[in-house]
Amino acid sequence: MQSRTRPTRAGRPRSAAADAAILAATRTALVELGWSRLTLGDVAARAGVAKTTLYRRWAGKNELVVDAVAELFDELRLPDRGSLAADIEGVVLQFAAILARPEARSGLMAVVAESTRDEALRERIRTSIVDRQKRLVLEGRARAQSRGELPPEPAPEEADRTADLIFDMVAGAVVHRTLVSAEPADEEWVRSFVRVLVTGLATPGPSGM
Amino acid sequence: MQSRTRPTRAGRPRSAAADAAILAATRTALVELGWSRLTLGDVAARAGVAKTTLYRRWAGKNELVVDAVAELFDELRLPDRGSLAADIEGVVLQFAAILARPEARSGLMAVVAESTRDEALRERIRTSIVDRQKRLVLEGRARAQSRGELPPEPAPEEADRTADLIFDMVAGAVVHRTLVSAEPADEEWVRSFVRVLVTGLATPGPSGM
Amino acid sequence: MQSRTRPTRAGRPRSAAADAAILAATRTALVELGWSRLTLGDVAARAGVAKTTLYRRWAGKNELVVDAVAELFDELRLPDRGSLAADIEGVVLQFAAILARPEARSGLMAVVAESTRDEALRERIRTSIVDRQKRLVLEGRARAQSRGELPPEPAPEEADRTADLIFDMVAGAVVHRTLVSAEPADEEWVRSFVRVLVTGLATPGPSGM
Amino acid sequence: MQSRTRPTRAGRPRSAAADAAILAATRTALVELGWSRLTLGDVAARAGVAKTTLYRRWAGKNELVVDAVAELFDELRLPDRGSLAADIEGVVLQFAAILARPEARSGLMAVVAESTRDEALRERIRTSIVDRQKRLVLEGRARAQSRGELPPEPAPEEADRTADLIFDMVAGAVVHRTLVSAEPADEEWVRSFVRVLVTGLATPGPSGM
DNA sequence: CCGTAACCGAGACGGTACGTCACGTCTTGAG
DNA sequence: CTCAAGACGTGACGTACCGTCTCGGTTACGG
Repeated sequence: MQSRTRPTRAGRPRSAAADAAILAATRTALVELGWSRLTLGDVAARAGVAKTTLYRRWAGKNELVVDAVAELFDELRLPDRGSLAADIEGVVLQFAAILARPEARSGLMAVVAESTRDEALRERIRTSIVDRQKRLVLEGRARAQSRGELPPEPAPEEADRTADLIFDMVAGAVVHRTLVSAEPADEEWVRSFVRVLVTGLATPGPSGM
Repeated sequence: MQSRTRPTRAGRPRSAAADAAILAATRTALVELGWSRLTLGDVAARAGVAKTTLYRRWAGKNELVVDAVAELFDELRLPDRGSLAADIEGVVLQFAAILARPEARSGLMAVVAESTRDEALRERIRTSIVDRQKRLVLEGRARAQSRGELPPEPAPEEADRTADLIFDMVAGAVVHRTLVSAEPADEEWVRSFVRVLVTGLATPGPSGM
Repeated sequence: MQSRTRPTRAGRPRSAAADAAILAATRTALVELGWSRLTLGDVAARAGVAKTTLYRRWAGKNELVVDAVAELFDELRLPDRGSLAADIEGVVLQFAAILARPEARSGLMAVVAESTRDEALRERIRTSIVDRQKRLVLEGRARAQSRGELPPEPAPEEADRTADLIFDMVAGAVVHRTLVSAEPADEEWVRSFVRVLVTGLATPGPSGM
Repeated sequence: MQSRTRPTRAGRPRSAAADAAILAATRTALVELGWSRLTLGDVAARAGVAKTTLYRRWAGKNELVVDAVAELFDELRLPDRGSLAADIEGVVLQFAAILARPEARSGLMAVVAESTRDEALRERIRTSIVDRQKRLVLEGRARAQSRGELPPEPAPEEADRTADLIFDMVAGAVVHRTLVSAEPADEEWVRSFVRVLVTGLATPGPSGM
């Protein structure tokens, strides 16, 4: 007996190896060519696959690159370094390291740019990248609360809003520093950033404003 | 007497009106088509200009769109609302309003994406957009210092680093909220953002973490 | 006892119904789409058959269409109308009627065109179509000789050459009129044609040259 | 002042050399590949021309091949050999020689096949090939009449119909012999054919039926 | 009456060519 | 020397069929 959702569809099944080969080829091509010079024909050739096979699985360049890039962010982990500030520093450094890789730099902003005119793509980015990494904020907050560094949540919905805010502040700052200002998010910068994030602009510190 | 760089070159002079028409047509086309569907042939047609005229002035789509988008951010002003937090809120709301316009959304991220592989483009973005708006951070800090909300700078180079950090944090958060998370940066969100920015995560507040 | 070439092969025998369905579907598709838009995938779908089934039986589009078209010409009969001229008129009108059907028009010239570069296909056309219809010339000549309208053959090989010549003249004229000049081979035309064929150009007649 | 029909159209004019190169490349490709394997991309490459240039001038393969093949038939001439039969023999041998060339064999039947479903193509064939060669029939008839071999025309419209008939009979027989029966239209065959055409089936002769 | 070999449908596969689009350059005639 | 117009070579697009293959499953002989 077969599952209702996959009732042993007739015909030759899709090659599982092809998917992996295509996504890997996409990342390699992003490194070598960047977004705008990347062509699906070239990706197919690199993956040893026909162009039609690629189009059977993805609607176009945008969708393919979202999937290829999303995998890069799944390796992010929240280390336990003993304090909220140190934990954030740890994860931000990992994030910065990923954004230093050319396949992420080229691909990420491009699909975000495309998503401004494509609701389905926006949703795909949200599902595959954004929402998936929000776990890091939730984890970090829970850990800080258990340490007594942060108060418990006043209300569930408020907690969600705040988590989203923190995510936008952390991810936004790193992305902007790395891709728009085009300066490295190195250890020194990360330390300064986390100090401001945790204690605020108005709090005097070693390098406070 | 003529400048050495433009010694009254012989032949018909370039039309001054053409430049303005082309940039305006570029923004209109960005609104209607977005970055990826915008073509230089179409821009030329909208501007009532030949393609050759356009290529005589800009090297390509990237450069043209940087110029067309950069003008949008020149209207940003830092209002004097009586406190650091209120001043930031004011300018962030203006920034969010610009990022809500389709010509900015489509164009900005796209040229940033392209700039990851093009040093000259990166420099052009920095010059035309990033550095030009950092004035807002410097202005706001000076005003807050004169009010006594912030301490004076310890050292000039440190001051520069901090200004850059604040710029990345503010611009990054708004851009990420607007374009990546794809949620509106409305008054409520801006208020929450500025509270965290000014007082820090760890400081309890009406909706602190 | 079984033939050596088909020794009751083991396994499931081929479906006899499939062949008929495929040939019928081919003719239907020729009517609707013409030669160049006809695809084997479409024929298979119309016949309710898998593409592999079709390829098991025919090497390709050319062979399939030759078989589908050849059947159309098997309905030709030589009527006995009392004179050589009248007999020819009768069979030519039948031939013209077949060439007026779209499945014949589209298919016949196309396979002839293909056959100019494919010896096997040329042979298949000769066997399935050309040689099979030459019987009409032989029958007509024999009947005319028995009536005394034509002299008996001087020599067998000469007789063959002449039969071939007549076949090319009759079939060629009707095909050219119908498909190249693209004018109907109606009764009036057929009457004029047969008069010239039987009596020659130089013989004066009601509408002689 | 410019002609009304070609008022010195603005912009770069079309290359006259390209047309000739494309038609020549088409014939070469027909010889090497035949109709079905001929691709417009290949023709463009052979002609040293971009595919788009080709599509700017012809709607597709059919139109291109009609033009390429039509030129082949323009070299036909009606020799004056002293009698109607000899004149016809002369021109038929030339026609047979052209149909022996692979570029004519492959191309001619294919476009006729396509024309069965395309009125515009049918018209193009008629204009470029059929009507253009009917001149040979008119010329031959006039010459035979001036020699007294044929009577003068009874009526103009009747004369047209007869000329069409003769054209279909001559061209049809040669085409059918050459391409369908796939036998050479050599001198012996041509002599037999012209005898039957001029004197008719029923007239006894050295190899009459 | 059971195994097995060839059949069947479905559909994914690597290819090839399609006809279109935009690119950035070049070639006109006019100003 | 610039301008509008538009043809040019180039290269990628996304689609359509090709003919092959791989599945799970069926059918009828022959042991």
